[in-house]
Amino acid sequence: MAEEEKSLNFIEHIIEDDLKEGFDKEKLRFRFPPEPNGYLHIGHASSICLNFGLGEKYDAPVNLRFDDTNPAKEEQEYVDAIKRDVEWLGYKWSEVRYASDYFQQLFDWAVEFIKNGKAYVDSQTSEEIAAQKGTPTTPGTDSPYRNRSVEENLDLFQRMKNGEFESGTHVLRAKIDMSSSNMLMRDPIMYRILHKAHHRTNTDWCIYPMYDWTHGESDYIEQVSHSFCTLEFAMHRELYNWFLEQVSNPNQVQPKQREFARRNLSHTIVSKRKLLRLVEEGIVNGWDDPRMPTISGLRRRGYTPESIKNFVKTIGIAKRENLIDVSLLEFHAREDLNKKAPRIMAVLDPLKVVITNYPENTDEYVDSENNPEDEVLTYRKVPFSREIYIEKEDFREEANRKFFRLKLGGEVRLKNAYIIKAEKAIKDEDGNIIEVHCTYDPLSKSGSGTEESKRKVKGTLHWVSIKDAKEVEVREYDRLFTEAEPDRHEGKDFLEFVNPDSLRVIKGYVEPSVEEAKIGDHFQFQRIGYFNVDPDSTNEKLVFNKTVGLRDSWAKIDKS
RNA sequence: UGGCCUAUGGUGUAAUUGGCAACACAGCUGGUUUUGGUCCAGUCGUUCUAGGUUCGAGUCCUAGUAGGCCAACCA
Repeated sequence: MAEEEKSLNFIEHIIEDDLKEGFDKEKLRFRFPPEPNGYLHIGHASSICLNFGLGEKYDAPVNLRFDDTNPAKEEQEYVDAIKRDVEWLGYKWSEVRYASDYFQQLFDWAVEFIKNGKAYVDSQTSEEIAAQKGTPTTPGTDSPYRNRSVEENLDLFQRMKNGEFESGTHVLRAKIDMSSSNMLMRDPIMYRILHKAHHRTNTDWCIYPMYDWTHGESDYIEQVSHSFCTLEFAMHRELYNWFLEQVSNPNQVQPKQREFARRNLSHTIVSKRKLLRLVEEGIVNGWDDPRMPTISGLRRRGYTPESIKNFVKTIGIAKRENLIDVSLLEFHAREDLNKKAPRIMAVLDPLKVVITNYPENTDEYVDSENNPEDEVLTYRKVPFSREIYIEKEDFREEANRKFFRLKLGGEVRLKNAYIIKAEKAIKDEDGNIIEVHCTYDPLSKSGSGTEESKRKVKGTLHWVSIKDAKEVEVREYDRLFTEAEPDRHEGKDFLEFVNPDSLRVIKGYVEPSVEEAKIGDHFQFQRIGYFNVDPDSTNEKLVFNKTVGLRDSWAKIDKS
């Protein structure tokens, strides 16, 4: 297999440079570090593909590490969902780790900090500490507790751990520099008291380490060589390195943090906090609602792992601001599904057609290709009959030459079946067309080899035999937000831009072969789009999600 | 009145590290087609600005400009 990819992203350049400078390839090690406080979304897919992709490229281990230092927000449900999503994308982690695995080690190191005068217990309120922190343009001031004795600090810290104090009464702070231009270096908090059960350590601890104190040390413990995170952590790097210097042994790998820009997708949001609001406020039906940009939502919508991975590969990784149009994601869904999804016929907005010269009671089946993209074509039998449904929009009483579909006096081919001619439109008392009478050419049957079957007619329509069709529920989705960047309108809440018409539930009529469909199966409804079977389906009624429509160049012509 | 980061077609990302600006998507023109799908061909650029170094600058230097991030006992 010849791989042509030669251009590297800036992260790969960093690794290549390190290798060139003598870093041992065998020591390359990565990690994907989600906080289990929500479901993974399309933005995380970039990080997952980056880290696990690097693991595959360099044959290096990649840990799945849960950053579980805040029991107030984290839950086992999220741990399970995250594992499921990473596996579904097709990646294998070396080990599952938890930051909470390191609580004891972190505590022991913190005690060393105190003994070395690198940390102290501050007994002020969070407001007081915030006030002393200064601002980005003015330096902070020292806490009155900054110079407590080692003995007092040790005693206090131990009693914090023992649960002798109320939440919020004391914190352990690193003693660094209150006048640093980097606010994070102004004596950052290492521990806070939180009397809250943790999803893994239960009530073993009532002090919990903060992110900055935990993350880099976890990387170090796991001997992660390259630790990638998003741009907003760039300022944390100085602190990451400072903490590392205090504990690290020079013979060990010194993890290197580097930052990349988060990917922003148009017409949606990629923020767990905001996604949680959509779920909690009932705007969507859960984290896996097919309108959600979560991995589980996309899966339910009908996206394949390959389509997501190809999308991520295409958008790449860099450091600049970006807004990726959601249509690119849709392109990758079509690209993958075009190869994989079997074609079937379904009518979603039915108009009855009666073929007046077709015999009343016959059982005729026509051969239909399952997928014209397959190298070896396979076929199935589809029942044809005197009364069929076509799409309402495929018939007009009158139309110009650009309209390739059925019009009075005009001919079209019924896909895989016969050429028909529209003779008469039947209307109700309000003038709505409720039925079209046609005649067919019995010699024009597809594949029969006759002269008539080879005739070229401009339009080809999909159809279903009314007596054989299966009624199904079809859920059509539109973008969840009406604005490209719903969370970037100053002074406005992103929920103001929720698209009220993002879900449309309709009835559809599908050829009988769908009876064998299983949950998750993908199909192309010919001339319409890609659909998959939703888990809400029952034995009585199948439910389909519209993943994405086919490209529709007619829609553009018709509009002009 | 600070610090850190970024700037390449409509969008996203490249450019063998100083050597003809490329790829994908979108758009537009055509062609093929029993899916107005797929596929194929063509088309679409003052590399943020101004100076400078150089035979040669997207790449290096200087000065601007624009945008993002930084003051949670969140991650």
